[in-house]
Amino acid sequence: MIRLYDTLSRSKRDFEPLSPPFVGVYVCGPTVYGDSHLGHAKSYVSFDVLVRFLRYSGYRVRYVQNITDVGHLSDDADAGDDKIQRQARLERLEPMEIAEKYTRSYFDDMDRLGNLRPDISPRASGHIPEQIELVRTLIEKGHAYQSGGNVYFSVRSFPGYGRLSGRKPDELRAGARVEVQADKRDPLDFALWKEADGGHILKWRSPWGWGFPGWHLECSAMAMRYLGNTIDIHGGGLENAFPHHESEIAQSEAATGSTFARFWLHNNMVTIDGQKMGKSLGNARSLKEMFDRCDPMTIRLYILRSHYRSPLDFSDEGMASAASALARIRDLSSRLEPSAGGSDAADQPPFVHEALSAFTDRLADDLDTPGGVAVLFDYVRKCNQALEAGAEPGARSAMRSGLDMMAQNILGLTMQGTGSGAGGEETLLGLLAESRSIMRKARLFAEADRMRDILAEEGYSVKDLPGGESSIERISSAP
RNA sequence: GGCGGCGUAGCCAAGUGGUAAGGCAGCGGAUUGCAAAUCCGCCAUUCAGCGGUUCGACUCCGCUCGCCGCCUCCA
Repeated sequence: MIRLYDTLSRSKRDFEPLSPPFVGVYVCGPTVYGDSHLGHAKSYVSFDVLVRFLRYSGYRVRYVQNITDVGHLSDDADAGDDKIQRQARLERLEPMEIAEKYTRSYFDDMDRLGNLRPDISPRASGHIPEQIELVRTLIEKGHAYQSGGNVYFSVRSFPGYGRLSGRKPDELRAGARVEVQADKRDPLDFALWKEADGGHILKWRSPWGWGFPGWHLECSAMAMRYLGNTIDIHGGGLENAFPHHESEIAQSEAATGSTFARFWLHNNMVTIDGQKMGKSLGNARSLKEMFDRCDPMTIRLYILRSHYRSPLDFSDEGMASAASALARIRDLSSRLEPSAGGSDAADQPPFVHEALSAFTDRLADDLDTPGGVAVLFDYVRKCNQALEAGAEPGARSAMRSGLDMMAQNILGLTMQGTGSGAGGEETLLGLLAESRSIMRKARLFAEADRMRDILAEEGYSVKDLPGGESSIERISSAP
């Protein structure tokens, strides 16, 4: 039984889908106006492991993650520039070029982190009719009102508002900003549809004139379009619990009368050297920047070593530690490599099954990846022990599949390094390894060690294997 | 001010009523031409502090101190 912490009920609950074996997962995706950063990595790696684990557990998951390409305003929730449009002005491109450019950039980064692509990546701009329809329904049911070219959701008409984030409308009102859109009946009300003023390029025709959808609206419309009125799991970053998710619940449930999401999962935030990471603080590190200096899988393991609901602090020391840990897993993987023989259940050492079972127990407890990683390292030690003791091919093969299941299939850690990108590099490394081997056999140790030192400086690790052969691997991409 | 979270060894991090997982770093040993990798051993009488409940608490309750997030856009 999988247990997940649900923000709405503030407790871990047994997970049971509405219609087994199908599971609908909706995760708030990026607003595509810039390169992805570490915060995106933490969030989407976590939810990727959730989806992988659900599938491993036998569920048929439909994973929907939106791409916000319109409607996300830069200042107040209901005022200011559209983020895409602002970036378009800066880069002197069409807004849709910006959206396309950063959507591709996002997918590229997530691919390198080993995240599976969502099954559906719906664009807000591609679902305007659904959003308009939702607004009409809300107006009909008396939960929304038109004010000039704008349409607002009437927060007071939905009694449950504030439950998710633990806020009370009356207290919110006291702390509300001074400058409130003048045409709102209540300062708490949020925009469903905004009138497009003069400079607005991204706009559509609607019953209320030319305009564009409010930010919260897209998620409700697209989630319900692809997953039905009630979705099993809704995920997102903690900072979106209020007001984004709160508003999603209000507008969806007011429209359908059904529970919108049965489980709300929130991912905690990223800090850098103990400081909040934020675009406004200027310390947001883009993933592309980091990938220049480290293997994306190091970042993935770093993220997985802490729990998704805990804040995660990034530091150089932590990165070094994660890199060493990753190397330990990969070293085992390459030791296991030659044993691609057929596996026989009888040959399977008992610890393989034990580890797998302990591993899935940890993951089933609210996605305890740090616990799972601990089990994995226990397993790595046991495999190495067995290897030292001279494991039979059948046992090696069983160990290999255990490692693949935990590290690759569920945690999504790929075993091959990023190194061998350049075309002829592998051939050259093979040649060098052979040279070192010949030198050592001729007892030309000084020459052989000089080669090893130089290669080490260039970021390669040299290992001498039993039998006199050597192997050379790239450790870091740019020393 | 309101809401929420966290404080476990040098660093990272599980455990959440029965007597402290795992990783990194470090130290000693085996192995090696020397290394690397690997294996073995060592590395928190103690879980921010103080009270309370209990046969027993890191785990439950209360208080104190410290750190962080959200409450305006951000994953």
